Amino acid sequence: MDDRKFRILQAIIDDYILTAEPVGSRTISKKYDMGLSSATIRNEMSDLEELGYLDQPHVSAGRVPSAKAYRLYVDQLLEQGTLRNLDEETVRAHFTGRAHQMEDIIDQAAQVLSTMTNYLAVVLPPSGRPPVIRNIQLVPVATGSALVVIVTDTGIVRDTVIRYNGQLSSDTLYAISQALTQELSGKTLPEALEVLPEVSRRVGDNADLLRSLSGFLGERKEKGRKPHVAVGGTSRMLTLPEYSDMERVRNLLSLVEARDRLASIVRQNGNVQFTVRIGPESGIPEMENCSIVTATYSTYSGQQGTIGVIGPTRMQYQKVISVLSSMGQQLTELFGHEDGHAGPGDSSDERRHS
Amino acid sequence: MDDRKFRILQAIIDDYILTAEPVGSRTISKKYDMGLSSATIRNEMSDLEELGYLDQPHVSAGRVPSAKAYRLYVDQLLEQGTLRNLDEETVRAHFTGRAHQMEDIIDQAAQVLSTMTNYLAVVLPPSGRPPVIRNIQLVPVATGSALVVIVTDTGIVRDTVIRYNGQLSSDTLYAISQALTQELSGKTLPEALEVLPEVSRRVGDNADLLRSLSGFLGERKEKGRKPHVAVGGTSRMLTLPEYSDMERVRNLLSLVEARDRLASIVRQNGNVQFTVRIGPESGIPEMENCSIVTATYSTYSGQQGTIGVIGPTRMQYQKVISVLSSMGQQLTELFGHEDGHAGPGDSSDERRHS
DNA sequence: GTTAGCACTCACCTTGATTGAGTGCTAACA
DNA sequence: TGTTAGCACTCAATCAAGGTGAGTGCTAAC
Repeated sequence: MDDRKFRILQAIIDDYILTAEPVGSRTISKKYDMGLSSATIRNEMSDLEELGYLDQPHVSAGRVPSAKAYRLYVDQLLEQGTLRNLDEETVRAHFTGRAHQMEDIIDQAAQVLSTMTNYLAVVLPPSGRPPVIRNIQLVPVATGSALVVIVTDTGIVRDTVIRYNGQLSSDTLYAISQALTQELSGKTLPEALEVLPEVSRRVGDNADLLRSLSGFLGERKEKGRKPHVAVGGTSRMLTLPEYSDMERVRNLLSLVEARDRLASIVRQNGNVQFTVRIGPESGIPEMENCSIVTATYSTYSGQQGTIGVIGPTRMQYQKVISVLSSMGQQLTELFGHEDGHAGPGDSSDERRHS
Repeated sequence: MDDRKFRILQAIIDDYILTAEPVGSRTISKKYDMGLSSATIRNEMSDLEELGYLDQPHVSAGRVPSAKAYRLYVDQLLEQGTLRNLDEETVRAHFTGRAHQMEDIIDQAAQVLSTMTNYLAVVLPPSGRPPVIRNIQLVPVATGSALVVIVTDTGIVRDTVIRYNGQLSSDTLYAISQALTQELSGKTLPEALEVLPEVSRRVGDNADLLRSLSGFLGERKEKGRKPHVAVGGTSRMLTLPEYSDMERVRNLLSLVEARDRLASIVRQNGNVQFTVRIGPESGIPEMENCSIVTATYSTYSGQQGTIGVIGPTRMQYQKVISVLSSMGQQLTELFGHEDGHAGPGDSSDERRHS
């Protein structure tokens, strides 16, 4: 594959990304002046098709880039690596990150990603190693019930109201809290659950309360709260010509509705900084003519989150990669501080993600 | 309008709800045996059209019920009132309400509503009078930062990490918490904000911490966290023939994406138990050929939430009304206890809704 | 190796005829 | 007077036929 072929292929991909229509030889010869006649282009295109880079919907239509072609194209894009920070300022302008709740922040991130790329954006909250307990506090809510607040090292707070028989004063609850904190801090939630019976004996006669607590921890362990998955730009996708087909729209929509499935598709497993999965590369049947581009961000506590964009295979890879890169960087910055926020005097919390 | 006309109209509506196709006179005469020939039906239909109950897409098509017709139909349904509890058991079977978080519960409710009706379901969290503070607790998170937990009478918990200079022991924080609780309990958030400077003076030398707290309360007051709106069944809507038109799908989708707008559309203002808005009755341009049926549920603290179903004007009103009614009842039951949950030994909390 | 020219293919559009569901009207009937 | 059979009429939807044009592959000349 010589340089000229590559340039022609690139022109075809560019044009197809723009128009979503099969590209003819004459278009290339005229719009992208290569100093070659359409006949020559035609010969080259024929070769490219033989090499597997182009497909032909039917004999009298133009050519369409194959997944293999996009792969080449993207690899070449990533190699030169100049695009990384192209959209940094625009992202910074749109994404303020000024919100109290983790959920609001990732919602906003998804919003910005989708408006900037015009594709479907998905943002997963940070996750990673199991959080370690730092502090447990029981706050009286009403007679016979208390709020359990567990502060972990990742800044995550888990809380639930538990009920118990009898009446305990605020001070008693505080005393129990202190005892529990002393006994359980440094442990993960499953570990805490294990030693709880023993601790219970030592702490004393509030067996009932501790049973409730144990029940809560147990439930949490097995099915932690499902993490909030932020999605943006679903309606934007419908303006694309590839989604004039109802079947595909339905597919997309049900994927978006099944958040956990969506999350599992988007989530990155390795710890590479980027992933670009083109069409069938993802191995997901419904995603055959979609591409999935993901990047990661990380928090001060070493947890990792994923941001991703899903679009048609003919997506604007440069733009998407550049925007994702900038957004990843900014989220990492934002979560790089202990309280999870940039800006002095800012109050914050990060919670509700397991 | 005599009885026979009404029966014919009813048959037309029933058939149209089923098929979504204009109904002809022969269909009525054959399928719904009225003991009348198609010619007679035709005369009656002509009258019904003149009365404004039927529309004709074009001269050689059947008739389609108008909004006025549905209104009559629904009013008649509601009048007989027998349908209320038809689906109670089915709802109970699908909707367990076994979840810790308010958000999970309303998500599940939306899910059940949409699967049972096959339309778009929306569930709004309870809202109402401003919550009153019951307990404030500061939980140490790390050096120089603490988690503020505010328990209110509605069971709502608001929390955020605040930062302060210096170092405060767990016991000191507890002492401050107790003082704050004593001073501020019984007050609403804005009231608390007002008296905080004075309290601050009395409590002593932790001016910095209290300034942070004040800042937090102030921010909360002006822009409370936007409530979580649960939506289910978006993709289900696409199977309806009325959504083979892309324009409508796009409309629907962007509405679903704009949760706050969706909430304002669904939310009931009066305190009637039911609302059925048919087509243009809603006054919302995009909803011209949709109907919106809503019901309410309430919590032990007197707050009120809304559940709603959005479907085409030709929706299955009986089914929808019956399901909504049962669900409203069950949510009211579920939130009828102080801890917001049915079932003994269940732990729970309700939070994250302003 | 490149290009002009030409025959060929095939999706897409237009046109026109056909079909069939449905109506409105009229005249006959109970 | 209300009901019905019959008939002419309308009009969306379907289908086949023909035309159009974008695009290709091949060949021969440069």
